[in-house]
Amino acid sequence: MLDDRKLEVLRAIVEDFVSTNEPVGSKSLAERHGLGVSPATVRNDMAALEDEGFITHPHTSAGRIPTDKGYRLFVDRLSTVKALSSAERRAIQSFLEGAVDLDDVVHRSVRLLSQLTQQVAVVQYPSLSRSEVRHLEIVHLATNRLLLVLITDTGRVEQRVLELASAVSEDEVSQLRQVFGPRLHGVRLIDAAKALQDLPDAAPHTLRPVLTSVLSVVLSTLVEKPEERIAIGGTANLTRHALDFPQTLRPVLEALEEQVVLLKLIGEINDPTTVHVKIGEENSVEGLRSTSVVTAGYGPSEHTYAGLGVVGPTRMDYATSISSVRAVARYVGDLLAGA
Amino acid sequence: MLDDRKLEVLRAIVEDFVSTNEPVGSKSLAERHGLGVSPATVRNDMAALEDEGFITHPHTSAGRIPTDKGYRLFVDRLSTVKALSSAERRAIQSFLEGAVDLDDVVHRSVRLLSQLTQQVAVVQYPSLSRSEVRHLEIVHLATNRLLLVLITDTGRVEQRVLELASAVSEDEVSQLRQVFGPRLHGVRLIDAAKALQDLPDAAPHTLRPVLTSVLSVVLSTLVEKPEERIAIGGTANLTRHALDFPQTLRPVLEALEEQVVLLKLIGEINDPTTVHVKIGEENSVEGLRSTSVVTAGYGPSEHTYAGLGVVGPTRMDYATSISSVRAVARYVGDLLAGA
DNA sequence: GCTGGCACTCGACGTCGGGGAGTGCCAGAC
DNA sequence: GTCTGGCACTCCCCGACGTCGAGTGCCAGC
Repeated sequence: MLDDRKLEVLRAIVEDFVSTNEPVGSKSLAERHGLGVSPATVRNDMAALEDEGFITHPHTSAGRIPTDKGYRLFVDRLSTVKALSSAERRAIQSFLEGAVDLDDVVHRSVRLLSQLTQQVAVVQYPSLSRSEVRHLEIVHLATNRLLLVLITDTGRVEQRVLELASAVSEDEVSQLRQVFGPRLHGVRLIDAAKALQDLPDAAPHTLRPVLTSVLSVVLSTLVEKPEERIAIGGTANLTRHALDFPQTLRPVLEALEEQVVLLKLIGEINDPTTVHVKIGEENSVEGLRSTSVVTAGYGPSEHTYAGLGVVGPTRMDYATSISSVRAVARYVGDLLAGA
Repeated sequence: MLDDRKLEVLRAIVEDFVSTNEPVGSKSLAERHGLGVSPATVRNDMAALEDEGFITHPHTSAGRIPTDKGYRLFVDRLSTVKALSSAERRAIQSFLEGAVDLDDVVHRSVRLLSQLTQQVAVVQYPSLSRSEVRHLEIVHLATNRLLLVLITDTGRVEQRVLELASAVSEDEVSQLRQVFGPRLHGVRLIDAAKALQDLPDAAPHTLRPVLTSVLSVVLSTLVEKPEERIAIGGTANLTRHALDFPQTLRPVLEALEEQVVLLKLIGEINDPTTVHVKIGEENSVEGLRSTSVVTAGYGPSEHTYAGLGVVGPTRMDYATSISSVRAVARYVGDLLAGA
């Protein structure tokens, strides 16, 4: 049904259309790519490809453009993954290594990704629940006021102020530290509830009230409802492809401003070790039906920290996007794991 | 030269143009606003206003539109500041009060501002250097590795990992805490260098090496080169006014992605107690020459924490923008001061 | 100083027709 | 059976053209 030449024709159509943004006709296609057959033959192949739903044409006498299904086939079987040049690798590495803290790492990654791909870049902060506790600091702000500062191995810092019903002494606070510290150190937040469950019983009676307060804050705001954060950049790149979007890029920008939507987007990764591509209508997010999303998880393959990716028109350079996302994910993961 | 009626005509032109986005002609203007004079008279006034450079027309037989200079006059002398309804006030307050931490406050403010004004909102995090130290925590990560966590009164948390040349004991770390703690507590970061200058001499000899390392990190990365942060939102609103921008909104989006540019924008506030308006060409930032920027400082009037504002087309509803920026600045300032 | 009248300007919009890129199909060649 | 050249057809693009109308500038008169 789809012999090699037809696939080759599809690839040529995708490549030409991606680079020129114009429907591609049989003649120019036969000329530019050394297919060795006449335009008429190409036309026959095109008709077959159209029957199968891989390409379409805007109107009767226009050239062909790929459909979402066509891009899907291209990505799955036809696209050659472009290896990054060693110069690019070095650039990525040195650019990321200059970061001073987690915020900096994330922002640099966003910038890097958007520049490499010329698309909108999205980077999720390391997920709290999947991070390990490096330190829980309890600061005695005032007699009945504590500040909890949680620091994870990936560099995230979360803090909560806690008002107590009764006063607490400096001595009790340091007891608290000693009770929490050893139990939490190196524990992933997702497992924290288990690690802490016998705490109230094990602690001295006098400490009970304040301990349960602290415990409930830790569990409720840090473990159960961890605040997932996300950074985005390169939205100006959308204007570069303005003509690719139906009428305006409003719905796209709106979707990108919704943290929830972005998290959903990035959260839909099932196999964290590979790069995922969602094309056009495959996207579950309404406003992004005219875009493609390339995502990957970063961090150790057993338990990735979070995800990152790029968003652009379906007519994007998939090879570059995929390899850039993969490379940045790898470097960021290594960087944070080593920190 | 510019009598009352001419000013009234200018106001009418600005208001009509802002709401309809169409050049306004003498006839419709004379009708809609009860000026009590004929279109011909209005035309004469218009000609005068044009001579003075307050309005212009795109081509010979089109209506008039305000120039930057016209908007300036409008903002300075003709615009009536619209007081917010008490419902709006309550909405602002309750929306901001739900915030759990500083990040949340800032993000909610951005969202609020962009929704109130239908423009792009920009909110700077409380400036580090102008904040007071609430707590400096020194965490003993490993024998030769310390984590410094600085917490300010406005809720900002900064952290730095510090590799030491030699090992340091848990005991020495707690000595360090006792040396730094009292000297920094309540001190503004901008004054920190002075507060710490005699530290090396006052401390015990054994502590010297590690103390100077910690000191240099505190001074260099936290005091001298504080990382200013900024949040932005509502960029989708730009598409709402897409036709207001010369060709594309690319330069605008690009400018808004540059942290440095935004900081410059917000940093140009000289009198922190009032709302500032920069109109079109008045903007020092290249890409924002087609926009107006409304900014204000927030926090106590003696030493504001930072700035916030909105960016939109010069054809914006200045009354709403100004009152919204003012209101949000006030509430955010109060909220952080009370925290 | 205001007003009505009037000629003029010029963009917006719709129509029309030629040019051209591209298609589908068919008959013939390999 | 597959490829190819030829041919009629389709339909968008684009520039030319004409009409329409909102708006202007100017002037004479009140």
